[in-house]
Amino acid sequence: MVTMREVAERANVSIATVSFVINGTKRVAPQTRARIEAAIEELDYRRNVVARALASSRTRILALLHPDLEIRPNATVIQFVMSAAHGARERGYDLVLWPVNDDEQMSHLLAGGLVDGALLMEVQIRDSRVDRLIASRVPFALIGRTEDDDLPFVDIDFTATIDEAVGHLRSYGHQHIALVTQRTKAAPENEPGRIMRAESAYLHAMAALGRPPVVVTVEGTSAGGREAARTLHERFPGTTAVILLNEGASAGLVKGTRELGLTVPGDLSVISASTTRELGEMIEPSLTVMAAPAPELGRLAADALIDQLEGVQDAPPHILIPCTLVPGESVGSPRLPDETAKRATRNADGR
Amino acid sequence: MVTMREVAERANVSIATVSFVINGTKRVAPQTRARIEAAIEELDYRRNVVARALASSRTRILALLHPDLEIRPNATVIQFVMSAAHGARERGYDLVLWPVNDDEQMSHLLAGGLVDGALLMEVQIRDSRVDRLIASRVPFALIGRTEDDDLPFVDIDFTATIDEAVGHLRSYGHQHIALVTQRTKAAPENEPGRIMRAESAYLHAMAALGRPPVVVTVEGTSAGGREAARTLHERFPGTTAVILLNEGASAGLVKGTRELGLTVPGDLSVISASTTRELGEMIEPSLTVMAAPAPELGRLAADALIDQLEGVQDAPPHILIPCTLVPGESVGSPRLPDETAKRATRNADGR
DNA sequence: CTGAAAGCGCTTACAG
DNA sequence: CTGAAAGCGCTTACAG
Repeated sequence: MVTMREVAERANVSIATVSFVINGTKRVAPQTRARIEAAIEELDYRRNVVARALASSRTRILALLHPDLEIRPNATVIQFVMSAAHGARERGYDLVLWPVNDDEQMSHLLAGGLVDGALLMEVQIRDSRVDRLIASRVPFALIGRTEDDDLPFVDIDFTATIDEAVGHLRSYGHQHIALVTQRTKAAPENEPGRIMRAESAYLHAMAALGRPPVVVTVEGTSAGGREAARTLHERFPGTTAVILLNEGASAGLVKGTRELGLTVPGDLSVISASTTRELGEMIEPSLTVMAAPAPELGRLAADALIDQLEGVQDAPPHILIPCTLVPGESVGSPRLPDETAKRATRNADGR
Repeated sequence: MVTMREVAERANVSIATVSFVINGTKRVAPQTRARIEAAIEELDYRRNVVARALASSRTRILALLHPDLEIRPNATVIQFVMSAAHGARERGYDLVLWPVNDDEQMSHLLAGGLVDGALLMEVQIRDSRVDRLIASRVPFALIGRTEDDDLPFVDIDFTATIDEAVGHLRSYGHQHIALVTQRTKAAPENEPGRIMRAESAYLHAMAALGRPPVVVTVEGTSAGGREAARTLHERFPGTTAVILLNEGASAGLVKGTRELGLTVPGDLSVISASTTRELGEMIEPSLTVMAAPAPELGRLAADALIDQLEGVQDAPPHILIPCTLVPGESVGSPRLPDETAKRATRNADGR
């Protein structure tokens, strides 16, 4: 391995001068600089990242902390991870993936001095990991928000997203709109913030509409989606449209609805919020989705953290971006009441 | 930040002895050890990972090198990434995600001394990144294989997987089985090895069956899947079953087939090989899949690399695991020829 | 504009 | 069983 000392010897300068050239930290005479650059070139020298980190007490490594994704990876999350990694690299940082589930383990990792900053995913309304992060004094940015809106975060604007979804359905004439959310194993106050925020936006919208809200909570799986379809059909038969905040249950909801002998969007219009365009295309009929701004948010999260590390920033960043409506074939006008009745009669006739 | 020196002072020993206790590298008298452990506890000391790395010239960081996944993440890949990260952590290593596309950039990263070893994904039959890796002298393991089977690798056993898929279809009576693969922008010799290997296994199987092979190559998207459906219908109308080696096109193939007025599995049986169970459940009808052993392989890849780093191993690991058949509803018996004819007549009648 | 030297916080032969 | 000391390869005041 070529060291800075060897470069210095070949260029007849001190290692300090070599360091100044490499980092651009000090003015160096043109001829000297040229000699050094030549030596670097000839020896194919690369600076040792670890030594630099120790000497400068900055590692240029960022940690991406996330709960265990091994079981049910979802497309939105991976888009986020990848774009954050890209964003970091472009600014000269590397992103380490740290799957941590318990706080204890997290504190150990942060205390090791390996990372300059951390990005936290799947933030809960009350999140003990955030307390650990603050205690560790490692700079961080959240993907999502806790109760405390003052911490640096980037997040999906769920209020605007749900409002747009409701507006889209209303423009087709829907009044009876249900919300399907995702069940988590966490206590209510430890739920991901997105569920709470989306639900409250939905409740507001229904209040404005003067209709009773219908919220169904199921697992984020195909089976969960089917369960939601049955629940809606049996317990809330007047429902004409559904907004999903449950990526994993989207396909199951459509399948389940059709298994009940109903059609999408004939009997039930469906919008899946905070997911990917690709998911919409995979399903039959193509799902109308609100595409999550995961690629943008990943980059912005990396930028927000790095700005903080480099002191480029004044106030803690609070970035909100809504999802984008991508129309598919799963939204249509609701049946008129008499039409529904006629259809029911036909069904009763055995056809 | 608490340093080892402070621990040593508090315990009245040298920093060397503290180091021995922390790393278990040398025998230390019980009382001395107890004093040191107490001091560590009281001061809440954590060893500085960067200093350790510089002194020991080992960073315990592993790089996961992958091409740009930002655009089209797929479920199998993310399962792999996550399980590799977990496997590494359990053995005291951290996995860094490095999205690199050009070789030049990769060489720079490897030369920095930040990583002890590398895992390379999406390996091509001839892969210049592998040459770079060898030149950099950084230990590595491949996910996939090049032409050269002697390098350390873990991979899906595509031969066994395709054989099992063909066998499954034959047990239903299928003889006219097509293969749908994925188009890449790479030159043929730079294609991912999986395509070549799956294709050759398929060709062997068809030769054994005494049937002409039909291979259709499309993009790994919904649109690609539709294109495959049309191509099969127009150019190879005798086809009764398809094996997909194209995760992203699976849903589109089924949708496209139904748009042509055909049914799955009535007119066409479908198996999607090397994907996830979840994908199968999302589609209607549920797809019969060959589930990729991504979680196992991720762990095994991490283990193989770490064994190498720690000298635990004799020969370079060559690990092959086949996919697992997960029956869905997309495979059935082919229509008998006369049945097909009758149906065609019915269709011609306008019904 | 350039250099000598201290220091980052550890590990690891080497001595005793 | 324990310690003094060199060294890992850089960065960074401090002098000149």
